[in-house]
Order: sequence, then C-alpha cells, then structure tokens
Amino acid sequence: MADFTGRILPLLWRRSIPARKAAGRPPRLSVDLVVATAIRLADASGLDAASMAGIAAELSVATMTLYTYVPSRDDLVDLMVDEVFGDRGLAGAAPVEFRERVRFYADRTFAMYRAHPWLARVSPVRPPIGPGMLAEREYMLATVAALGLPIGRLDAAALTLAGHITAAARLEAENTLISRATGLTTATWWQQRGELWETWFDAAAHPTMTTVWNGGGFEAQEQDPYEYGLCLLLDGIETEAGHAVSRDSWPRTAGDA
Amino acid sequence: MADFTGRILPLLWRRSIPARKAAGRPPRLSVDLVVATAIRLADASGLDAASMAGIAAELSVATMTLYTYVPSRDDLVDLMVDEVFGDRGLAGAAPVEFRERVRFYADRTFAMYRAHPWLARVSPVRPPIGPGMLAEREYMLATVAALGLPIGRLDAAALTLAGHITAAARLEAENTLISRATGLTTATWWQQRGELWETWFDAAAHPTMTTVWNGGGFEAQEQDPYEYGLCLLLDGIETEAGHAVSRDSWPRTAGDA
DNA sequence: TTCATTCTCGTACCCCCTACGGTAATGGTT
DNA sequence: AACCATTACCGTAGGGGGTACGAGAATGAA
Repeated sequence: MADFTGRILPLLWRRSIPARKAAGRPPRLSVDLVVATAIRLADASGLDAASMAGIAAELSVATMTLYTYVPSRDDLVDLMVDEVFGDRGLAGAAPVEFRERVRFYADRTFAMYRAHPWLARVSPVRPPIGPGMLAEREYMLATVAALGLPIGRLDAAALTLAGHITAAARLEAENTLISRATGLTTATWWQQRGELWETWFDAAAHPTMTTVWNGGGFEAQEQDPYEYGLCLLLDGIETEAGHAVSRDSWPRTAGDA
Repeated sequence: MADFTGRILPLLWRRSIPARKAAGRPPRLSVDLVVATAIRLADASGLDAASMAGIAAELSVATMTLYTYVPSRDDLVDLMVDEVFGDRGLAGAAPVEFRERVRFYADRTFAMYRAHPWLARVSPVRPPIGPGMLAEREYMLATVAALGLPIGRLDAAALTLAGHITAAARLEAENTLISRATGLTTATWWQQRGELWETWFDAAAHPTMTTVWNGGGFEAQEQDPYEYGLCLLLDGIETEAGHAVSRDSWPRTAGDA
C-alpha cells in the first residue's frame, strides 16, 4: 500500500482500480476504513478530533500504522472531503427541470454540511480532484447547460450558483462548529457583549446603526440574504438564457444562515 | 494589564480608554506593539508564523511575557482582525452615490485581503466586536440606507452585498495562501493532476464536462462570477428601492477570483 | 526452508498553547 | 532610607499535534 510519492490521485480514484495482488503481510485495515473512521470522529467531535493519534486509537492501532494507508494527514482530509462529496448523491436520480435541479443541489449540499460541519474548516480552493468532486461539477454544468446557455458561459454560471449555495452552507456549518466548540449559542454570545452598547459604543460615530437599532431593524429581518441572493441569481441566469422568468418565491432551504 | 477574565471588549476598545495610571513595574511592550508585530509576521509568513513563540522572539521577549498583554492566542487574533478592519479606512472620507460607495467598499476590502491574506483563515462568524468591525457595518448600512430601503430590509441588503464581496475577496486570499504554502501556482497544480484525464476520468460518466471541455468552455471564460453576481445583486436591490436601473457594466475589481 | 514483500509500530524530534509560581522593577508611603 | 503594594517578566512543565526513521512481524512463493 505504500510508495505514494505525493500521488493522491490513485487514492482518490481507488475504487476504479480493479484487482489487488496478494503479497506480503495482509493488512489489518483499509483506506476506506481509515477514511470512514476519520469522518465519524470529525462528525462527532470536530476535525481536530480526527487526529492521526485519535483515529489510530479508535482503530486500536498504533499511530504510525495509519501512514501505511495514507501519505499524510492533509491527504487524509482530501480523502474525507471527496468521500462526503460523493455521498451527496448527485450522480444518481435527479430532477430534470432547471430550478428543481438547483433546489435538489441546494438541499443535498446543506444536508451534507449539516452532517459534516467540519467541511467548513477545509479550504475551498484546490479541492480533491476525485469522483465525488467531479460528480458535483458534472451535475451543476448539466443543470445550466439544459438552459441553453452558450458554452463559454456555462462554467461561470455553474460556479456562481454553486458558489452562492456553498457559501451559505459553509456559513451555517461554521456557526454550528463555533457553537459546539464554545458551548454558547449566538444569542448567549451577544449577551456576553451586552456591555458594548452601554460602555463602548459611540452612537454619534454610528448614526445609521443607531437609527436601525432604534427602529428595530436588527430584530425583524424580513428576508434571508441567502434566499434573496439566490433568487436574483436564478432570475438573471434564466434571463441570460432567454427563458421566460417569473420571480416566484424560492422555497426555504437554509436554516438561519 | 492583567486580570482580563474572558473580557476581550476592553482590549478591542482600548483606544477609547483615556488615562492610564502608573503603578508597579513599567511595561516593556504594549498591546498595540504586540498586535502590530503579529500582523507583520502573519503578513510575511502566514498566520501560523504569528505564534506566541514567534511573536515573542521577534520582540526579544519570553513567550509567556505576551500573556501580560493578551489573554490568549485566540483573543490576539481577534485584535489583529479588528485592527486591519479599522485600517481599511471606511470611517473617513467616502463617496456619496450608492454604486460608488459599494465600489469603494469592494476596493478597500480586496486591498485588505490582499495585504493580509491570513484573514481568510479566520472564521467569519462571531467576529471581534471592535471599532474596526463596527465601522464596516456602519458604512454598509449607510450605503443601503441612502437608497431608501425600508428599515426592516436594510440589514439583509447590507449583509448580502458585504457577504458577496467578502466571499470573493476571501477566495482570492485563500488562493494566495495556498500558492505561497505549496510554492505552486494553480496552473502547476493542475499540471500535476494532468494524468487525471488520461488515467482516471470517465468521459461516459461526465458527458457535460466532456462537451464543455471539447468546446473550450473551461478556457474562454467570458465572465467573472464575482462581477456578474454583484451586478445582479445591485440591480435587484436598486429595483427593490424603486430606483431606475440601468445594468451598466461594473468596473473590474477582483483579480482572478 | 528461505526470502522478498508488505504491514506494524516504538522512538524521537520539532512544533504549538498556556497554567503556575517565582522573581524583578517600579512608585508611593512611612 | 526602608518598605510595600503593584505590576511586569519569564522558566518550567504538561498536554496537544504531525511524521521521519528503522527495526520487527507476518505472509505467499520459490
């Protein structure tokens, strides 16, 4: 299993490799088992809990044993990410109509980030180029391609939509992570900073905030920024594609992002 | 200077505290000096380089000395963040017209993330409630308030715009960080994964990607998702406010996000 | 039986944050 | 001048982390 010299691709695509020759001492674990265990630990106790030592202990194995299956912790995280990306299930049965496909994507994505909030702690750039990540790209490209957009705009449109949805899901997940780590709800956290307004806040320097505050503008939020923004983006892309547009209401998907 | 029991607020607002009584041994450093040094290290070598040991060494002081000025590393990062937030200069002279104000905000924000890319590694939720962060909120609220939006929608509109711009700036900064850390450009990184297409990619499972690829859709990007999305959001918000809208082109601000 | 092959993992090194408690330096008071 | 409350300084130690190295154990094949 060893002898990976900075080569993560064969690990990401390991399920496409057909056979396996038996030679030498048989392994006690498998890449899949290590990755699954890491995901389970991260889901339960955060990405930090999925340390090499933690995973090894969970598997009743010495820490260094894991390096037989995985080149490094960073690569393991890549494997974890592509695994949950694939589990989102965008490759199977899916809606056909444009908005339904987008909604399906959003629902699955929010569900993924809720089940695996540690994803919000993994860098969104240069993601693992594995089957899970490619399935996502294929799905979103197919979604906007069905609208009849010119080929030069497909990628931008797909990235815009996926980016907006993902950003909202990540924000919600990050919120969950911090609430868990601190044991404080956002409301409690604000209460702890209550003295801000009495002691430190300078109303004269923040006239608009003061006005909004006094008018109750911070409490009665009429719109969710995520839904509002998504609506605008969908309308714009459909218009771009020359379809008739009706700005119907977008069903709720996000919790409190 | 000691005796902060989880009280970060007085540190964030330390410049609002007028006098300082002299008693006991005089300090060699100051909070401002510690924060400035940490920012300098993080700018030059990443957030990890701004470790307590690293900062102390830079100041020719023992590591534990820093804890006289700052309760913990996390609080120090909060201080760093609010410092650069304030340095953005949104509190001073600024444009008056709506779109110019938004552009001003975007320019300053991208400049901030380019000067301090480590910001992208700091959680965007529950930010430090200091003068720098409040100045930003005041600026964006004043910007959308001038449009005449109802008070219940001001916060959502401000958050939508700020969120879109910030997300793009963070993505660009994260890109910079990874390029620095790995010493690889994104192009080189893709080259390393060139074998993906020959060895692992299954064209039959990704028909749309294959079509777009063969049509050159991944190379000739006609639009920047950031600019495109921002345009749509601005149009929508202005429409909401009942203004006349002309979808004029939004000047380039982002680099390659 | 021997051997190449492969997996297992103890040790060691370097990095991080920070609790604790002792020590040094000051201004004010006696 | 001596003393003291106050504040700053920091050495030590303990608990995390990732992983390079190399010796030992288990297997199938020759």
